[in-house]
Amino acid sequence: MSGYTHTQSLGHQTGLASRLFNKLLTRRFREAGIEMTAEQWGVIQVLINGGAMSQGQLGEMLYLEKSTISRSVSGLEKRGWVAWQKSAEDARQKLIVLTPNAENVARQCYDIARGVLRDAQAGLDPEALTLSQLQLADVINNLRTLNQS
Amino acid sequence: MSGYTHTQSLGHQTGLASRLFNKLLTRRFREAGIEMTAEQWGVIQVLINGGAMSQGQLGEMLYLEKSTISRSVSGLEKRGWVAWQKSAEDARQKLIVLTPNAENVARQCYDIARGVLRDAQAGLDPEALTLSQLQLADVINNLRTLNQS
DNA sequence: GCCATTTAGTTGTATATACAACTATATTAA
DNA sequence: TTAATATAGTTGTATATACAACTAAATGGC
Repeated sequence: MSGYTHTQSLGHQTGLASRLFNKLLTRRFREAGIEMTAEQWGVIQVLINGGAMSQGQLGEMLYLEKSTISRSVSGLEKRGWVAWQKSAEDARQKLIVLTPNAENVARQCYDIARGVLRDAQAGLDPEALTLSQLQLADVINNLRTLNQS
Repeated sequence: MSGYTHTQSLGHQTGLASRLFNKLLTRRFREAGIEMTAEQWGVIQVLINGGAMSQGQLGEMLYLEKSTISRSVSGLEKRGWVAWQKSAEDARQKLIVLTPNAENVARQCYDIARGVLRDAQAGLDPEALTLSQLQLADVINNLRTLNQS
């Protein structure tokens, strides 16, 4: 029954790191007077970089189920950060657009997020870190394939 | 507004990897006829390695809130994998013990979990991977400290 | 042009998670 | 010894997530 312990497993490590990242980011947003979760920031970031898009596209970018996106977008709309826009070509699609309010606050969020990343990586060798992220990207690729088949 | 994109951010990478790990593991459990989630397996593993312990200790090991542990343990109890045992020294504590049923199924789970890890890491250089996990451990350490202060 | 199939999104249900407020027990201080 | 405080766990509430079943709209075969 030995060979690895749960604390050494990559599955456990990524889960823990993810929770800690999200917790810290959400807290720093709150401290800055921004009531936004780390996950919501993820959605907003995709919209900033990719422009208005449908919920389906959003799901592809974030690799999240359509039902998850549906509820997430509802929450963002309720908070006034996104709005729905009818699609001209396809009446089923809902285009998600950022509100001016979100675009304003995003500048602050961006800085806070960069700060969290900086602090999380403090004291680490940048080269080793880059290599690690490449490894992680490979693992993600493997897992994506495995989850599909 | 550039410098990183969300897909390159370690926060996003760890979150995605974690979800993919859990999804695959849960699916393989299900395919083996074991109705157990990846997170439940995490709890059971801690109990296998550390023996019976209180919910508080369980939370420390997994770095989870006591309320999260409370509900998680309830679910495990409902499925017949753990039982509560009164603590002799402290009437507030609930000692969590694995059932024989859980101990039996754990052997299978262990193999399945190792398989997921193996498949996820397929094609990667073991040395680079080890280095990556050390980096990740450092990041986790940083984040733990930051989340406490 | 109609019917079958596919696609976009929603809703029901379940687990995982955090935070805050609560209860019950233990510990500490006066 | 009692009153104040700390600790262990539960419950309420909210978000995040997945899967399955559903609705509505588009597309394709005939």
